[in-house]
Amino acid sequence: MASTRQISGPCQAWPEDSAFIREVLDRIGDKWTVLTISTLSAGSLRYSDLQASIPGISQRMLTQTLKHLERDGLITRTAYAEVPPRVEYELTDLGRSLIDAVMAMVDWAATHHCEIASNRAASELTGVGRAKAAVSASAG
Amino acid sequence: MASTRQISGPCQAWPEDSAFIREVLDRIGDKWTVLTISTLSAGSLRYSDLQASIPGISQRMLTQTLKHLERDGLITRTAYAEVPPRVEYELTDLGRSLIDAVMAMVDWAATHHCEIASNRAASELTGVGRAKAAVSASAG
DNA sequence: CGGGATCCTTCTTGATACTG
DNA sequence: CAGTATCAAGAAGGATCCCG
Repeated sequence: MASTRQISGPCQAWPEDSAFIREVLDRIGDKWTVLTISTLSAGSLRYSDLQASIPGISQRMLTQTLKHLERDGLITRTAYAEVPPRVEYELTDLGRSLIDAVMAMVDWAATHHCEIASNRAASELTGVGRAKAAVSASAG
Repeated sequence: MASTRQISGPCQAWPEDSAFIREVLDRIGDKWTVLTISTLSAGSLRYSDLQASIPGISQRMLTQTLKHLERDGLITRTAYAEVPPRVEYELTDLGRSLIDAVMAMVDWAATHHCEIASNRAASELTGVGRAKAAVSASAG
């Protein structure tokens, strides 16, 4: 089962390989998509459960993220027309397949975030990659 | 030498697991970081080579991305004080280790971008994940 | 050639208020 | 409970000018 879609169309080749990298990055690179997916990896959740599980997200962003994910077929939305309205969100097979790739990234972050942190701290001292920090405050 | 750094500090546990996910996403989630890294995966390149290899990037963004990557220790910058100024950028071991994780994502994108595209197209017809109004023309 | 500084426009995001 | 609609602030990105 799962992705029984047969790739029979002309959709396998890309003119520019950088094109679909940007494509996927635009999808999962926004602030809340990855967190939403990883939160839903445990199982289906309701709107309010998601909002509680992702501290700091606003209902606007949650709704938007959910819609985008649903539109792309990464999650399903099930609304129960009960007296207390209830809507449940769940990952599709496609969505679950993304977890794998995301976890590789998460794993990398878990392994190397210390190095990055210390590298950045060292750069502050040597002034290596300093963009324009400590310059002033009248930039904008 | 490489990454002979021994993880001996207290930097392995995180208060919130969502914290460092956002951390790494903020790092590689911006528009050009991943493309820059993947471009540099072939070997060291000069500033102008990078700009040519990443169509659409401005010198502002290239410089900024390069600085951030250097600051985090993912790339190295080598300036040659020659008559025609030349600067070469190269991935560090840390940077190369990221390629692996990135490739998992790229691989996922390559495998499923067709599904996503058709799912999105189908949603347009049924009006599933429609954000706001029939924008139709400016959806992407 | 490489890049710093600045201006300006667009996109993103969060807060708020209202609806079903 | 589960959204929708609108507004304002801020960040991101691009274009341009200038310098070493």
